[in-house]
Parts: sequence; structure tokens; C-alpha cells
Amino acid sequence: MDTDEEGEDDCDISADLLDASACASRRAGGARDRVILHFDLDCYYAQVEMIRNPALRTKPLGVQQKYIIVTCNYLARELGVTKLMSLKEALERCPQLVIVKGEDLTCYREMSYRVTELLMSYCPLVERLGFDENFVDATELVENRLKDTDISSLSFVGHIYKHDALAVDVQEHARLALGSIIAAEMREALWSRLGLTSCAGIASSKLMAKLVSGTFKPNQQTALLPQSTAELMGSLAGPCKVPGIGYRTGEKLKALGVLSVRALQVAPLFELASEFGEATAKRIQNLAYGIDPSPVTPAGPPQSLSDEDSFRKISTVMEVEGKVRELLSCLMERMRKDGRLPQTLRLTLRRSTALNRWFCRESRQCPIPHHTAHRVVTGCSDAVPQLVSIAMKLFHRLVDVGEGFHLTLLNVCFTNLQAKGSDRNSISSYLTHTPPTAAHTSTQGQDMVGGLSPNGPSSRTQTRTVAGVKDTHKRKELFPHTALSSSFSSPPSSSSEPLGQKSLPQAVQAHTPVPPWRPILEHSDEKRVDPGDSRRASVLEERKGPDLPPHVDPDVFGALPEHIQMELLASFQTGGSVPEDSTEAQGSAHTSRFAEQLTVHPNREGGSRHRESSVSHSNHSMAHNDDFSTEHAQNEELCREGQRSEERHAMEDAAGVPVAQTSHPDIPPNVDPCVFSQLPPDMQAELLADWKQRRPTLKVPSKLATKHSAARAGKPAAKGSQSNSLLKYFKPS
DNA sequence: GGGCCGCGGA
DNA sequence: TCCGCGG
Ligand SMILES: Nc1ccn([C@H]2C[C@H](O)[C@@H](COP(=O)(O)OP(=O)(O)OP(=O)(O)O)O2)c(=O)n1
Ligand SMILES: [Mn+2]
Ligand SMILES: [Mn+2]
Repeated sequence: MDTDEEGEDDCDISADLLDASACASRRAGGARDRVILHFDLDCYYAQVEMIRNPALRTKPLGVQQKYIIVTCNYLARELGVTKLMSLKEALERCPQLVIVKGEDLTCYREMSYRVTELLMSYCPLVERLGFDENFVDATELVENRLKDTDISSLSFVGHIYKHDALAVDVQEHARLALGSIIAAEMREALWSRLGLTSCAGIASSKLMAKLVSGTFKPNQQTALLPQSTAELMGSLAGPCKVPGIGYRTGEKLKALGVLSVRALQVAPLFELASEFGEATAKRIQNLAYGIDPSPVTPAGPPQSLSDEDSFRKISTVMEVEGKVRELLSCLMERMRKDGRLPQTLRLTLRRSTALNRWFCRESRQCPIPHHTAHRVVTGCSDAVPQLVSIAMKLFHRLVDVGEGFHLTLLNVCFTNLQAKGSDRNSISSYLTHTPPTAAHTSTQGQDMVGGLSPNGPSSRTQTRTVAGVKDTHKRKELFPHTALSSSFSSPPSSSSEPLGQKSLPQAVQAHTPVPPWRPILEHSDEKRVDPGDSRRASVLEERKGPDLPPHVDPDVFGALPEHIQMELLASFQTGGSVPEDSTEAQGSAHTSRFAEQLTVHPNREGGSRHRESSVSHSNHSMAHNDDFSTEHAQNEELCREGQRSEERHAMEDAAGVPVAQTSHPDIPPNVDPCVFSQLPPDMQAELLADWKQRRPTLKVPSKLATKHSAARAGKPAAKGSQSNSLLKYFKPS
């Protein structure tokens, strides 16, 4: 969002002129504005934890890393807890706060890549930002859909920043409106396939899409009209609220007397340049105007893998070695799954100096001998001691042990990750969960038809030029085994519509949005039709553009609250519902037969009938735990409490108590998810695979279909590793 | 009582 | 190797 420099074309255009020209969604050079989508998952870590343990959904939940509540669910926020609040203050404000440890990021990382993967199945131009955000350049997607869209019946989905949807001329902003529809479909897919709620912003740059996505939270989306750019920028509290301008830069700006975004806009460039250099000065000033030409850079595999731990005190070499070994063995396992060869090892530490230099980190790095790297990737057991040995040498380069030392943090990091063998892009191992070895063998013989491969996206697919074609290939590569049977809840809507049957996982709980068990929006499939099947493509093109049936007035539709819009959109397609944020329930009168019965009202149903669970009481001792090294006993107890509670829940449900239903996303609706959850993990995996197997197969080249059925028949065990279900992240070992 | 990441540029 | 940015 902050990289490239570029004056808007040649002319030094002022912000006002820019606004005027942008209304026509054209720029000076005649180039179209981009349509950029930004997605941000709601209370991300907490959401993942609530999926892992649905009993937590009804409780104020905080995710703890050491002494920090790194995030919390929205129930906790209502009770005064904030993100990045100290544990102490959080418990003061909310004594009932349920706490879950979140120091191991594995689950969050894995779910994060599943999100990116799902978005990439629509369009390869996806850029990750942290674990819970993705940018999508939907310009091509919009352009293609515009061709077969009846523009007169188009309408926005969701909010429009500082505008009444009724008062906006949709024709003038047709591309943005289509962007909002696509964003809604993608969010719906995130919900129905992964059980995740999210916010989205739709604008013409990464900067503005990100900023506008946060204006309505949670679980809502907002589009930004070009003429509202200045207003949104002006609404920011200060320069450091602009993404790309951090704490340090903000402090320097203060020193220059630049205290507001407006002040940054009009600050003399030479003054900024003297502090930050010409390039940075120009960039941050452009950012202040809402100008951000930086492209959406497609996600690749990570450039580094690191693992770290902090502690009160480590002061002996033996302790260091023990901690380093612990970190490295964990890191090695991740590296092995990645499949690339780590060529550099870096050790970072933080010393506790007498003064307030707590934040200062020091690091040393060195090459990893090739034979060692190879043992890492092959999982050879003596790789760890070799790595420990290397790391300890680095340690002694950092610390003169003779003078005594006091460490508060250790970090180990693999960098210079070299892709093994061919040009294969190893992001695939993050996306499809295919073991490198198996992937290797399967790609050899089978990789043919249009570069189809079970290993997820590769660099070659990113180079294609036609979005529709691209999407199709992506989808098949990434989800040949992911589409789920819809034969449980709704009739497999006739095999004449195979692409419309990717149905959906999961139910969650009555107190929170519940993903329906039904196909996702047809429209998201429309552009992913197999390009070889022209008959099907033409059929789909017949039903024109907008996602509204003819009997629905687009203006009325546009006036509805966003969550109702999404419900209706889904209903039009499937008869199901898409629960949107429940806090905003006005306007449900308009939704008549649809929303009334389908909308879930979490907070109402919740409190009255849900009886107290021990989860909410088990954490009080946490408040008194002030020892870094002994905190585990308490937390393990909390964890067990949580699990026992979940099991009790399951028993209640199985016994017919009308408690809020919770389930795994992939469980068909006629299967009691609570019973299911009590099965052994391997049996769950087998059942899930079996359910998936039942679905009508997607239209895929016979080569691929053959391969998969063969795999299923021949090696049941492989199903587990092949499964895209959430279960694989949560199963033991 | 600042935790656990990952990125790019100087 | 450090710094500053992002989540
Ligand atoms: N300094 C930070 C910021 C964020 N995160 C993690 C925890 C969050 O769950 C996740 C996403 O960050 P967000 O800022 O998007 O916050 P949330 O997703 O938790 O909440 P929101 O619903 O406001 O987006 O990243 C973190 O570890 N450290
Ligand atoms: Mn975020
Ligand atoms: Mn978020």
C-alpha cells in the first residue's frame, strides 16, 4: 500500500480535481480505476477459538499471549475489553472474561491460508496482509461481469460510506457496485465454507479499501465512492492512523508540527523530504490525500518461518540451549511441511538491560549447511541437534557468557527458503495440505490438462491473462476435493447444474451467525465455468447481470440493511439465509417472508435459556497468576475445563435439550454435530471424507477425476491429509 | 507486565 | 544486521 511512487499520471493533480475526474471512474490517462477489495476477519484469533470450541461463542472471550489480551470477541468488547489490553485491566473491566491461550499461532496461520486460498479461487490477484487480511484486485472480475450485467437493475450490497444507498446513482458507479456484489459473494463463501465472518471494503486503491472496510464492523461491508475519499481521509484521528505511517513516522511528523492528515497534505514537501527522504516524503503525502498506486501483489509462500518465546529470565547456557531446542524442533516441523530448503538460520534475542531498553533485539545469522537443511526437510531426527549446535554458535556471537546475561526473549528464524527441485511454488503446501512427497509423485504423471494439479496455485497459473479462465483453473486446482455434497439438506439441484452445488458446511450456533447448509451464490460460479463447456457458459450468461430477481426493485433492495441484503441474495439463489450482523436488525419488515424466519437473533435467544457453563468460572485464578513460568498449570486446567464444557454441551444436545446447535462446518445438517464431535478424530475424518465423496462430482477433466477416485478407493488414509475440512487443523498430533 | 509473527528497505 | 511497517 505504500511502495511505488507515481504522480497521478503526469499532471500534478490536486485532490479536488482528482475527485471530480474519478466520478466518471476514469483517470486522466483514460485508464479505468481499479476495483480493490479488502477483507478483514472479525476478531480473528477469537473467532478461530470459537470455532475450535463453540461453547465459547456465548461468552466474553479474550485470547491471551503472556500478559496481553491480544484480541477478544465482540461480546467481550461490549463489556469494555479492547484489543491489546493487558490481562490485568481486561479482568478488571470484565471479571467473567473467559481466557484462551493464543501463543501458538498454528491454528490461526492455517485458517489464514485457507482464507487466502478461497479468495484465490475467484481471482489470483490476492495479497495477504498479516493473518486476517487480504486484498483482491477485482478489476478484471468486475469488467467481465459488467459485460453480461443489466446495468439498470444493478445495486450495491452493503453500506456506502457516508451515503444513502437510495440516493446514489448506481449507473455512475456500476463497477464499484459490482465490486460490492463480488465482495459479498466472497464473504458469503468465507462464511459458508470456513465459518468465518468478515468485513470488506470496496474502493479503487488498497489504501482506501482498507480504510473503508473498517467503517462498519463487525461482519459488514462498505463501498467508498471516489468523491468521498477526502472525507474519509479527513476523518482519521491523525497521520499515524494512515496505514503506512507508523508510530515512528508519526512522532517525527509531530516534531515537524504535522499533527493531522490535513496538515500532512499541505506540508511543504521539502520539509518532509529533509526528514524522510524524497521518496518517502512523497509517498506519505500522497497517502494523506488517499492516493495509493501500489498494486495488489499476489501472495506467494512466506519468505521466512520463525518461532519465538518470551520469558521473565533465562540466564544460563543450559536454559538457552533447552529453549532453542524447543523452538527449533517446532520450527523444523513447519519447515518440513513447507518442503523448501532453509538456507539461513537467524537467532534473535532480547536482553534485559538495567535501563528501559526492553524492546531492543539483536540478531545473528549464518548459512545452514546443505546436508543439515536437507535433513530438516526430510524430518531426519538428528537435524535438531545439528541446528541447535549452529544456533548456539550464533548465541555465543551475541552473548559473552563470562559476564553473565539475562534474556527475556529468544527467536529462531529460517530464511532464504529455496524451492526444491522444479519451479514449483511452495505456497501450495500452505493451501492444499498435500505432503510434499505425495505432491511430487502426483504432479509428475498427472499434471497435464491446462496445468491441472492438486497442489494448489503455482506460479504458472498466476500468469494467465483472462480472469474467467484463470478462475476456473484455480478453483479446480485448489478444490478438486473440497466441494461438499448438498444432498443432505437440499436436493442435489439436478446434475444439470453441477457448479451450483458446491454446498456448504456447517452450522454454528444460535447466538451467532449460522452458516447455512446449502450452495453458495450461483454468481460466484458464473465466471468460473469451465471454458471448454461453452453451452453451460452461455446458459449462465442468459440470466443477466444483477443478482436480483426481476420482481425485486433494486432501489428498495439497496435501501435494506446490508445483512438483509445478503440474506436475500442468498435466498434468491438457494432458499437459504445468510445471517449478517445481528446488531442491526432494523428494516427486517422489508424482508417479509425471507428474513423473518431466517434471521438469527443471537443475543435474544442466547442469554435466557443458556445455562451457566463452568467455562465462565474456571479462569478466575488466572488473575492471581503472576509468574511467567508457572502459568501453565492454570491454563491447562482452563483448557480442560473448556473441553469438558464442550462435551457436556454435546451431551445436552444429543439428549435433545434445545441448546444452541454447534457443529463442524462440514457436517451435513441431518447429522447431530454434537454426537459427531464425540467421535474419535480419525473416525470424524473418515466420515467427512465419505460425505464429501458422495457429492455429485464437479465438472473436472477426467484425468483429475480418475486420479481422485483412485486415491479414495486405494488409500483411505490419504483422505485425512487430503481433506480440506477444518478438522485437520484441530486433530491431535 | 511489549506477545508472536512476517515483510521490505536502508 | 537493524529498523520500521503491518496484523
Ligand atoms: N498487534 C497485533 C495486532 C493483531 N494481532 C492479531 C490478533 C488479531 O486477532 C489478528 C487480526 O488483527 P485485527 O487488527 O484485524 O483485529 P481483530 O481481527 O482481532 O479484530 P477486528 O474485528 O477489529 O478486526 O491479528 C496481533 O497478534 N498483534
Ligand atoms: Mn486486521
Ligand atoms: Mn480483523
